[in-house]
Amino acid sequence: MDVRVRYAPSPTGLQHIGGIRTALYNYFFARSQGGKFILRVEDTDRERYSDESLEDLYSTLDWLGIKWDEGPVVGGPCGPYIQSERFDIYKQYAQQLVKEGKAYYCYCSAERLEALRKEQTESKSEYQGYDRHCANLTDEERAEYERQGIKPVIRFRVPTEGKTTFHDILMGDISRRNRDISPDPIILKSDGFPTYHLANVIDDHLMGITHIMRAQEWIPSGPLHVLLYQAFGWEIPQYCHLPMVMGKDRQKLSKRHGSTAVRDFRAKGYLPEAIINYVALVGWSLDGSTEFFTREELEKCFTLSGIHKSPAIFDYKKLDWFNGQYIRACSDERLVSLIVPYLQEAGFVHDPMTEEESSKVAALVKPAKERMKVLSDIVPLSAFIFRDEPVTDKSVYIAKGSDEEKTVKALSEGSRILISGLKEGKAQAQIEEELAALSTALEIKVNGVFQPIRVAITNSAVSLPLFDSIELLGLDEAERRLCRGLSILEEK
RNA sequence: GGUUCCUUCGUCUAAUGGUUAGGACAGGAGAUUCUCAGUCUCUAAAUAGGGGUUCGAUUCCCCUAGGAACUACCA
Repeated sequence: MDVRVRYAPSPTGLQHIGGIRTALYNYFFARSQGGKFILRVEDTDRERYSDESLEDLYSTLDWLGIKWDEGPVVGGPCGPYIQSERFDIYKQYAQQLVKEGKAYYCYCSAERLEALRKEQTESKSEYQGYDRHCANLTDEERAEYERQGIKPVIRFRVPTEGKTTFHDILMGDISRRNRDISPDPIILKSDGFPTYHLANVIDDHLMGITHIMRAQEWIPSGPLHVLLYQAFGWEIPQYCHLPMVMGKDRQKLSKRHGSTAVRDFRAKGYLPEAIINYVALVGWSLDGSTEFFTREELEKCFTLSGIHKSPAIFDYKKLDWFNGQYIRACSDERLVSLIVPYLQEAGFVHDPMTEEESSKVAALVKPAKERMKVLSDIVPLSAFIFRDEPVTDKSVYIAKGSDEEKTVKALSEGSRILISGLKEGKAQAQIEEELAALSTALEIKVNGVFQPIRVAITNSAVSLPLFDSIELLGLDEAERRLCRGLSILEEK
């Protein structure tokens, strides 16, 4: 049987790490099995729905390079793939269950349910949930409610006896006594829209889904879904509940742990390949030692058996490390194209760049490459080239082990060696040697000479290497800044 | 509270009856270099606890403890 899996998010928020991990696992599993990956939009909650979320879904998957075989935009034989466009299907199936006595209309008000819930929690009653008030209404009672214009919901009759078991590929058999399943959950809301449980079961069946891979938070509703499949007389798909992604505090990963929206990671300058690589490894491993995977490799080697059972904490630091690795693996050309938007946003270069700017950026990439964890790091790293905010605090110029007097000498003499050396076209190594000799003469460390020079030129104690910086700045500008640095130091 | 699931270094994980319990990130130390990075080397760090089964348990079983998820006209 051909594998058919789906990612079925609800467009009620931005795509986050947890969601995208589920998408990735489904996608990789489908590809590795030569099956189909289907995207379905579960937009049955029209109160929380937003267009922005839907756009974010498409753009995020697109950015990650995840292509769906069937779904919105691309279509497919089981469409439509947006649940709000399948309104009538759900209604029809829900009514079928009512007709067969497997579901019933309920006219209870939100107020009554609220009061019921409150009473149950206050009395610490063991019994939680709906009291099946409308389970056995007579035709007369129903007619009366209808006359009052009350819009009913449809509730699914859950057996009170027996237990329901389903098999999970990872977890094994999971069973629950039927009396512990939420009593008679709503499957069709009063606005005519289905709830998740109904729509999900119907669509998974109609779309021929063979494996349901979703987060472990769905385990508790597994038995209910099985009951629904049985009520319809449908074959139950295979279940594979994925471990949750947690924050540092071991709670479900959420905004308070930092950025979780993929869009935010993208904006900060994380590369899609780093996100894919790291996220794939949160809850899955191939062999415990391979750590670099391209999307294409994962499409081949992903296995269900490599998925871990226990929840995993999302480690931002390790993501940073992966991102740094991928940045360093970028070609200079690609890195330039990735960096330019950040420079433009900072107002450092024009859009489009002038010729001078683009040659500067091309030169910038080399020394900056190994200093970046995220693309946005390029802004502080390159600010000295495009802006000039001199350091006026003298102590910044003075290296450890040196003092003000020696620093003044180092800067004035060092500048002379440097500038004349460069003008004469001396080799970098030669100039370095002369600067080192100066430091020996002054009885300070080599950095005692380099530091004031670098601070004067790059306006920072932490910067790109000196000779790269001068090249980026131009010799004239470098000379100007050196003079100014000296005058700052000599000021009383 | 009830139900269900989970438990190897701080973190992600490997090892499914026999290993000095391996790798990676983070941490520490060192080397390199003009700072910062990067790179390289070294280092510390774990089988939650208690019972079984077995010649032998990280691995199988039970109990305890801890954690998580769910318990909506949200998904």
